[in-house]
Amino acid sequence: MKIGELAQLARCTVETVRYYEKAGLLAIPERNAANYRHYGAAHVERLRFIRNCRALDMTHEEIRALLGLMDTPAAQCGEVNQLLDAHIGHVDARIQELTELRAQLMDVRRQCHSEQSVSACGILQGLAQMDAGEKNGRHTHLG
Amino acid sequence: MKIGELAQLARCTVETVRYYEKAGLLAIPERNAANYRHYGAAHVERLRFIRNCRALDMTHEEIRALLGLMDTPAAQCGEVNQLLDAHIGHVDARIQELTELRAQLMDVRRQCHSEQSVSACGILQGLAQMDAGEKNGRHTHLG
DNA sequence: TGCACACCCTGAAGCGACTACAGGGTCAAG
DNA sequence: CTTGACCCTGTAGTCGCTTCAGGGTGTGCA
Repeated sequence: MKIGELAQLARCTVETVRYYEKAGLLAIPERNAANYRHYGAAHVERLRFIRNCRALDMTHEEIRALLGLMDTPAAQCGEVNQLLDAHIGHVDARIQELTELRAQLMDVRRQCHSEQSVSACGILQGLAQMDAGEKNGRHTHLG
Repeated sequence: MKIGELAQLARCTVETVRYYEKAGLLAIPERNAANYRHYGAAHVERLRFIRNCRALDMTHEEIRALLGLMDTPAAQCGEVNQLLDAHIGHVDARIQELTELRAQLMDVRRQCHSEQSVSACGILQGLAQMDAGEKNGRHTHLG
């Protein structure tokens, strides 16, 4: 099949497919006489795998590692488990971070009691004066 | 004060300070004879405001809007409230998204019961076969 | 047969929010 | 004078796409 059909089957764009090929996530396919890419079932499966991992907010590095393990079927699956557990940890950390962030936002939001002038509004003052605390770098790649 | 001191007071890097100046978030400061930037208390307060907003995952656009309102103190604070509420909505949406994503990850994780070969491991099969569902675009700028 | 449209191709640039690099200048202390 | 810390500008890179520019291919219809 051609790239448009592959992209449709995996619910992404042809640009993304070409990008993954360039990024080394997807194998370089055969070409026809017109230089059009030609894909088979293996590509569909691999692309779906990649898209699913992306939907789960895994980085290309994480996906690359999983693909590597997938290509050594006789290996033990301990590493697969580790990778997944690590990623779940990242997600947990980001949820925690956002939850705390939300609490701070609600604090600030509560400083405005009624429609008034900006100069009297507690929100901007709150944003100017709050202590965001030490943000010791990101604990997860997730935004 | 010089840029290093300002950056320290606002807990960011000098590169970030220069970046904000170039991005128009921070006013262009005076310079001394050596072309070093010279900052005062107003810059400290503004940079702290910006950093706090960033800590709350607001975009530069959102921050720009708030700064605009801050610079019109006689205006009504309704817009400030709207901006904050909208942003809280973004955070909520992202928390929701990550929570769902986490549930999917746990589903997949549960498909591995014991150390075995990769080919028998349910995780990779789960990742290949799962239905991530339609991801109809991002509902929030937060990652 | 020619045209229009859908799809294909490559390479480069852009997005947002920084961050790092390259190469050079200034200042203060020893 | 030397050294190290800090300052400067401009450029490029990070991540994961997405868009743009410019050109080729295939098919259906008038």
